[in-house]
Amino acid sequence: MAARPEKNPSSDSSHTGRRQATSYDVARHAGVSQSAVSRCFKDGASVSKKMRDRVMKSVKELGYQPNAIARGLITRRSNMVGVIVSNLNFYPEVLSELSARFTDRGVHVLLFTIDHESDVGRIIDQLWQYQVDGVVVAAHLEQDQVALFEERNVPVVFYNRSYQDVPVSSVCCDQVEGERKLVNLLVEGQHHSFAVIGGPKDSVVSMQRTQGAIDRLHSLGISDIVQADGDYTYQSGRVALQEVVKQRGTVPDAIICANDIMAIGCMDEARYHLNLDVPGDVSVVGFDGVRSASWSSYDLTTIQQPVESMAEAAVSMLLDRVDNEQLPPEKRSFSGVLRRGSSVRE
Amino acid sequence: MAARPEKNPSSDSSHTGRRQATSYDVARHAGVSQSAVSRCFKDGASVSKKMRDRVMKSVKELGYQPNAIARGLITRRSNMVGVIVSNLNFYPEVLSELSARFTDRGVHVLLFTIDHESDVGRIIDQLWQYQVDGVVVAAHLEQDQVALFEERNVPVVFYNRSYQDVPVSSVCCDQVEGERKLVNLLVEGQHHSFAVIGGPKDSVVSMQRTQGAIDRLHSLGISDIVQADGDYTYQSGRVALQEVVKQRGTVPDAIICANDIMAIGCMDEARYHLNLDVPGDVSVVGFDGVRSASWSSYDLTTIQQPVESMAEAAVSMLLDRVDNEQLPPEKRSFSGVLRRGSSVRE
DNA sequence: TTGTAGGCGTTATCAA
DNA sequence: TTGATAACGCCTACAA
Repeated sequence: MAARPEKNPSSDSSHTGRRQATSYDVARHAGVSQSAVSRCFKDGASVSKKMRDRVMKSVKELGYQPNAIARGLITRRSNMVGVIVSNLNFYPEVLSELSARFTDRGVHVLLFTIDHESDVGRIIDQLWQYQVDGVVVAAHLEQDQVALFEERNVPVVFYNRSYQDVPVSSVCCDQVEGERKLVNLLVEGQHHSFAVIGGPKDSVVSMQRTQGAIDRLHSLGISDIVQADGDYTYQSGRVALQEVVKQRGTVPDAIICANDIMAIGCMDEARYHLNLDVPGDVSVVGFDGVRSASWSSYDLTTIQQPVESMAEAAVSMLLDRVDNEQLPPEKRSFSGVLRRGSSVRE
Repeated sequence: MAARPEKNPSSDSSHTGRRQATSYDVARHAGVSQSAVSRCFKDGASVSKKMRDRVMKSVKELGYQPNAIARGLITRRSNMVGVIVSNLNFYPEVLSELSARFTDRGVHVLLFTIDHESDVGRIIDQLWQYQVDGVVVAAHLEQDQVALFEERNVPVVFYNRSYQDVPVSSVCCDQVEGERKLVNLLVEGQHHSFAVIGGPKDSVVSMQRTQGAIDRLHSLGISDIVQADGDYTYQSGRVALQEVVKQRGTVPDAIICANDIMAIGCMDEARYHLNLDVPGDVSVVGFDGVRSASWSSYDLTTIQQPVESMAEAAVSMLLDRVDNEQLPPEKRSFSGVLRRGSSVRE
């Protein structure tokens, strides 16, 4: 507790620096009313030049800055949005992009990271308490949790998670189309036997990717497919490849991984443990287009997600809905770009 | 604007769901005073079991949650801390760790990412406005910017940035000691000619690392050293190696990089462009211990920063200073762990 | 143990 | 254009 026995409007004008200057301090210092000070910080307010100059002079001298918390209390706008990220490690770029774009628009990001998809409930409670204006979610939520946003009337945009039958806004990369491109490339390259390595069981994105690949393979008349699952990590990619080899006895022509990191794990496992040549003996493709996928050691063929476009879409969709609560939910889907590396035999 | 013509305490008790329930709503619903409701949410307050049960029943029914913003206004504790990260891409783990630990303690993270180290000034202004209780900075600040925290009386802890002569709290990895370990290992392994590749010019950490390495080399009587600089990126590591080769005409025995990502770039450049064997023709070491450094393709010898310990230290140091403003600045330094990979000839 | 009343720093309303 | 004054939702003496 800072010792501050005096009541607010009675403290001396010397502004000890201990406490932040308030609009009252400025008003007294400038010899005007407090509301005049307030108006000077609202653009579009009617205030004479003379008044403004006078106030701003005091503002400078006292180092005054409006208290955004107090402002939010009455305007019912905190200018903060929540960003929920499930596993930071996989997608730093996304967070970086979102943060930068929100900041550009004067909106601040309250960050929530979750390791265990379970404790989402607690997080959501906290969001209400902090009166965020909206939320971007890049994590899996149960349907009833999604409903909470609707109930509370808090705009929400899902990033790379789509809820098929729930009317909620989202921005996604077209996973199915991406897998089609990859499969097409592989089949044109005379690959005949396939392994598909999925991500975590509860990941809808992973499911869409693996199913997209399998569907496309089937539609091209290919049925020599084995499946294994990882959890999006490097290590799990390696293990999954072992699993594949155990299942089918031999190595398939091509391995389709639900993300780049597992694909990288597969390449390393193939090369350094199974002594195989990539792409000579086996081709590998991933999904995402992360930085390391383009490193020379891997030069992975993958689908590059248009992160900038997606982040921009998420931010503008959310803020539009903050400004206008009537806007209906909208789903936007972006095409990924096929990046042809040397991890596929052509 | 939601149509809400009535004054606060007069609205009907049906709680339309449009607006969040306030403590007044709960009080009216439970037939008690507003302060009674407030007390039920302050642990250690004197409130009878009967009262608590009664209030909590209404709380449940109305879905009430205290407004943290309003609370912060009067307690002068926002329970938010600012986290300033210079370049997210390089250290997602750190942010993840910090976020998780703050959340565990009921503190929320207001995230600020900066691409251009320049616009730090604006960021800092925003911090004041949002009344953060403290700040963790993992970015470079000018000395006068550091002083602002002192002025405003906002506790701050620097993460992996140390200011030699400024009395400010920080938690660091011991860069110099780490480089000593690396150099010792290399010299014991009969390496005689060296290249040192630094990071961005304005990075104090990079400077400490490169200078630490060079000092140790000198003290071991080695003077065959060339220097080049990158910017911590993969590509810059590759370019820097080219630069080194151009400078000295041949490839040195060992390359010491200021971080892992540049080291990885060097390895790829050496192997796939210069057709050299690593570690046969040239050894490479990095610093940080990022995930990709341990991938089989690289298996980089490096110094692993104890991220968990450092994050924990930063969080507890900061919150201690939030609770007790009198605590003097403190600098904590952690030793990194030598991770011996196969990127060094032994 | 409970209720009353004042204040946190701001914006919004309405006279002057 | 300006200045009182009343919210915003909560916490906290202080009195009952």
